[in-house]
Amino acid sequence: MAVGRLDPIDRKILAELQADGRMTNVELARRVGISAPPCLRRVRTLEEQGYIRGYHADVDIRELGFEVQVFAMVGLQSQAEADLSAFEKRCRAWPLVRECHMLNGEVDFILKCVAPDLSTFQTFLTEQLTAAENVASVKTSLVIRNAKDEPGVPFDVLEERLNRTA
Amino acid sequence: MAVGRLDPIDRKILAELQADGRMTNVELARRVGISAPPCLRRVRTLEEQGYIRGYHADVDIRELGFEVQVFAMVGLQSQAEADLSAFEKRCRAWPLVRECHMLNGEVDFILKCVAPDLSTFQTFLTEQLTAAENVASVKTSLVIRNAKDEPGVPFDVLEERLNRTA
DNA sequence: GCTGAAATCGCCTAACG
DNA sequence: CGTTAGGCGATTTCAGC
Repeated sequence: MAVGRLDPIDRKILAELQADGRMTNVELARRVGISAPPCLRRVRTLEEQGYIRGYHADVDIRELGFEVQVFAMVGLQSQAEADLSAFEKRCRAWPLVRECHMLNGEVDFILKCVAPDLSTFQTFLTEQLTAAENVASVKTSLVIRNAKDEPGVPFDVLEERLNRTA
Repeated sequence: MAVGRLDPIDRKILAELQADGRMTNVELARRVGISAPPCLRRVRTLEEQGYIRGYHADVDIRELGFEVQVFAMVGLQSQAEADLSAFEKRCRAWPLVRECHMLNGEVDFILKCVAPDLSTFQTFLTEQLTAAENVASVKTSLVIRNAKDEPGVPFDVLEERLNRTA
């Protein structure tokens, strides 16, 4: 697997930047135990090779007025690849849809949506999502509260696994 | 709503840092149209007031060897608050569970899980999740592919909304 | 209150060993 | 990978609106 190309210092860099993406390079270098220049070179390489896709501020969506979060399970009439792709393309264009994952099993897609209020979401649901071409069924569930919301991967699981293999 | 306390420059700062959390303060100041010192003060205030909860590198979880993503729908036997909280606490302790959201409707929680491979996930599912106290039912769906995975909020929707209200 | 200008300090990031 | 070193950014101080 691709993680095999990374040495322990690379993995530590990824773990540190996942936890604090705005850390200075000097502080990052100190934490991973090397000097700043090679640390910066490693970060650039990790970015270029796609291990790091970007850096994002984690904003409080409720504080910003998006009170409503909804998971929508979507079933399509046709599962031909062209039709699946067409639906995915629509999802990418809808700003209220933040995530769109294709699933196995009875439902074809799960969507995570946000909206300022219920009526905004209902309008989107009835006029856009349910009305979209090829959409057969939509079941929605409101999020009552978020108990956990961690981005990325559990690096401790990764290290544990690598130790066992080695 | 709390977003009302923010002026257009604050909202621009949030939008820019959501898009690129590692941007230098000088570049950020240039983009929002003010000089660096007040820009930095605004960022610090946004952090202190909780509008910004942190900064995270967006790592490629498949490249890091987590080939399996699963959504798990969990139903509990008891929905008393103490029992809901106990389950949430368990989820926070499981590293393979990255998100845990309480829902309305027939299912009580939706969990987003990651794992290096199917057998690791199956072991977690049978020995940990399904076996946990108060868990009545678990339905899982494998993620085939990710069509969209954007963090945070759509700031264009927010601005549009504020323009209508104003 | 806010901003912006100047100055200091520290970091970034080449080039080289 | 480390060290050196020059330039740039971060951050404080202070003055002005």
